[in-house]
Amino acid sequence: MNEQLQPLKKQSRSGKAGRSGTQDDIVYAHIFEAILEQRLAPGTKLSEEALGEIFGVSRTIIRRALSRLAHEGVVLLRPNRGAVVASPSVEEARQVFLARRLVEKAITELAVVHATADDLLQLRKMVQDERDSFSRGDRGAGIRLSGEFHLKLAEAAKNAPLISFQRSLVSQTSLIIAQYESGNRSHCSYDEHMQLIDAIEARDAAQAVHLMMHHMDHIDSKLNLDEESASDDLHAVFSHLLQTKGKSPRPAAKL
Amino acid sequence: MNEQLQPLKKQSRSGKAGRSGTQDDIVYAHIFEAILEQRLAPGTKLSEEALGEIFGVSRTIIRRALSRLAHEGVVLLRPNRGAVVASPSVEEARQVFLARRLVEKAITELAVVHATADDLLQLRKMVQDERDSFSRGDRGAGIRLSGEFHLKLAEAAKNAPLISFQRSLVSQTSLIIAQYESGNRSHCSYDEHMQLIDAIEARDAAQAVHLMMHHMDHIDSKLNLDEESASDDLHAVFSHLLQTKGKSPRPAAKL
DNA sequence: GCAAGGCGCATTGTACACAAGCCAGAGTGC
DNA sequence: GCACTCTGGCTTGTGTACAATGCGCCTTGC
Repeated sequence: MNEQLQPLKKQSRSGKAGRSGTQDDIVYAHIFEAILEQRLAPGTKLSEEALGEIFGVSRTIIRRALSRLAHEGVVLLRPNRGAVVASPSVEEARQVFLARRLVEKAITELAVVHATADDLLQLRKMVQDERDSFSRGDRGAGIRLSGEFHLKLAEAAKNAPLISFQRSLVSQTSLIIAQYESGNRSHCSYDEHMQLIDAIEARDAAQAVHLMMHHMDHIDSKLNLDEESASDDLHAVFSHLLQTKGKSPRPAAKL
Repeated sequence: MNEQLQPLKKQSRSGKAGRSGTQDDIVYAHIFEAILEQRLAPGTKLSEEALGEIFGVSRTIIRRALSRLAHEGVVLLRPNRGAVVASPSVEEARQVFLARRLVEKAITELAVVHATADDLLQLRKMVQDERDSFSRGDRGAGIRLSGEFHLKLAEAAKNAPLISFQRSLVSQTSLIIAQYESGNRSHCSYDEHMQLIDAIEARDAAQAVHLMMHHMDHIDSKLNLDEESASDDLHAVFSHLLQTKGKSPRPAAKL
């Protein structure tokens, strides 16, 4: 109960996923990271008071951070009933991926035109970081950095509305990956990211888009969206019991 | 100072642009509408306390509404310095329009596949309303309804992320139109909207997309994005003075 | 007369106290 | 024994007080 973070002033400046300095940015970043790293499972209730104690700030700050997370779709805000970590359904996941395809295609085309040398340099650096995370076996950081790569790519496209949309899509994608990714953890391969940068640097739009679409295919295929791992639709979960009554319930179904 | 609205409980349910019932929705809708109808000019300061008095609510509610408006890009939130009505630059306007083209294309293609009979019915009804507003000469309502048409179209496309992005884009577009539209006020012609619905109903994707792109061209061409009507770049504003010094300043330049 | 510095006011940022709304559990009636 | 109701506690929603920050005006020196 009494475990509380440090005074929390500018603790995460340039640390972890933190933005600049204000308190809600810090809270936002920490919660977001916890969700990505699955320390907060989908469906988990996010009590305002509890979070306030943990971070050593008042509910006002927490509330703003939650509102922001809700805007990006990684948290569900239910009026009068508090916030929970979003648990996107298969249908929602499909919609996010469809939207991402559209946006990534546009971003790639724009990046080929507008990316500066500095953009490309930063992109390469991010892929390095990503590779390092995976070799360290830090899955959460890997997912996050992979997302930040795509976000940085959007920035290279130099279109503010697309950047903000991409931010939301990447957040949701990360959550979906964390929730649905099947066993093999070799996702979002940094090789593909590197090739993509090469194509952009060569200003080869067709090739870049081709690579990006291929990349999206890979991400898609790594998820098992066909069979939901855990559903809140009781009928769906127990559908196998409805016909052959005799079957015994699964012994260790992790709900 | 003392002019205040009615108790404001559920006053705008089904009225004007109001959503369901909560207070911040009402405040949000009213401010948004005021911006669209240019009763609030770009750059106007939106004081929390003043708005609170006007709407008869505390700053808490106002703050949420402003935050939401800021998320949609029609209000600019400057830390420690309050909120102002956004005044998109020409460059920002171009970016919004570019993004909209991309999204409208995708939405149209999806709507051709997914629009239900009921969707089409509602769309037709909205075009009717739009036409009525214009014949009444209600410019603000016209812009708003025209935007709502495009938003409804996004809903017909059945993709949640795209809907939310479209909402933001439409809001910003409306603001841009209000700010930049040149004299002739025959914008966003409902004829084009009607034809678009026909093409969608006929499930003719190519034709629908063609019409939509044409529609976007029309909107673009009605704006004079080349010469900014009012700029905050002093060098740009007074560039004509920099060469021929003798010129006298304009007598009644409204800054 | 003009520029720089300091002070006071106004406005936003944060925390907290109170009100309102859900949810769970105990109790009761059928 | 089951279901329904009522109540108590807990969580969120809202208003408000206080702190901090930024801005404009005034003074003062040159």
